[in-house]
Amino acid sequence: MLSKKAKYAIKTILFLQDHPELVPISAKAIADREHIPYKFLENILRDLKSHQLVKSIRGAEGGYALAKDPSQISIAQVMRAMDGPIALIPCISERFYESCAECEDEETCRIRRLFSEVRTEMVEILERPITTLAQEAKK
Amino acid sequence: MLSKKAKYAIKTILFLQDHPELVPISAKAIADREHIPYKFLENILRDLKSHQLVKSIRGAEGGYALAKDPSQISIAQVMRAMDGPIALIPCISERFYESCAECEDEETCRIRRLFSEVRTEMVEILERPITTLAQEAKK
DNA sequence: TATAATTCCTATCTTTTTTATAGGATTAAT
DNA sequence: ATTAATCCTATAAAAAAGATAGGAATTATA
Ligand code: FES
Ligand code: FES
Repeated sequence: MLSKKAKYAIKTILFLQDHPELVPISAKAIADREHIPYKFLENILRDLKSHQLVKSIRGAEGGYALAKDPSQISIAQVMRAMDGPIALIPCISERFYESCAECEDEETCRIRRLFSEVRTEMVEILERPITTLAQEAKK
Repeated sequence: MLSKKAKYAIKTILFLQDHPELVPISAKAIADREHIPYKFLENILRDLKSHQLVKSIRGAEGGYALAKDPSQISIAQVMRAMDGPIALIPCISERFYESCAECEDEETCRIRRLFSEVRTEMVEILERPITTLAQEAKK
């Protein structure tokens, strides 16, 4: 299951997408509107920033904005930044690969291919730009 | 990510599938061969049994065997028995539905449909009978 | 230039989940 | 009887998730 952190992060990204104003949005404003614990959100925003998903403006009247065009941002990117791999087992992850401690050999592993297929399908959907979500929701 | 418990459970199920002998297989034998902590495996087997995935024979020379034909068992069933929902968010789970505390309204939720689609694809693959895994592995 | 609003940083705490173990009661084959 | 096993309840240990605390640094603006 998605962590709360990831879900908060997604809501934050979508909130910023909805407010492409000239002025940046403060963490406080996001926390209030999306009901996210303020200090927790600060941590999330720092992670989002370090992953180049949001940018920040410091000081009074400062805040956050998307770091790139929404057409270049996907839910998968946010999930990876917060929770790590999309894949359900580490040995098939593209970006977070680790060998499976429990399995003797990847080549002969009985479940590896199955989970690889699962990952491929998940990524295909989750990599869609967030700009496609509005349409999705209206279907 | 898949929990160790679920992974151990899958290995157990596949091990039992490979040993359709007349005699049941003891937890000790499985633990030794699959390198699963014995007492942890006992718990797992109890869960697998309560979900009708394995059956047991008590007493000396007792042990475990699959509760049904392998063609009727899927990785999805094992995952659900161990870790709960396949879905990444609770509001789209068929068997473990819960409303999302963080979302105001399911109908207007921007990510619900996307994750629903993800779930559908995951389930389609993970529901395949374990008898198809051997072929998978040889591809 | 003082103030207020804000990001930034490090650290800690609390709760929940995961992983694993302990000890013994019960069952059944030999 | 003995032994090898399942079965059951409980607990412990470790890790992860979720949340909070306190304050330093930055910047607009009054
Ligand atoms: S699941 Fe990764 S090698 Fe088997
Ligand atoms: S994700 Fe479940 S209602 Fe929004």
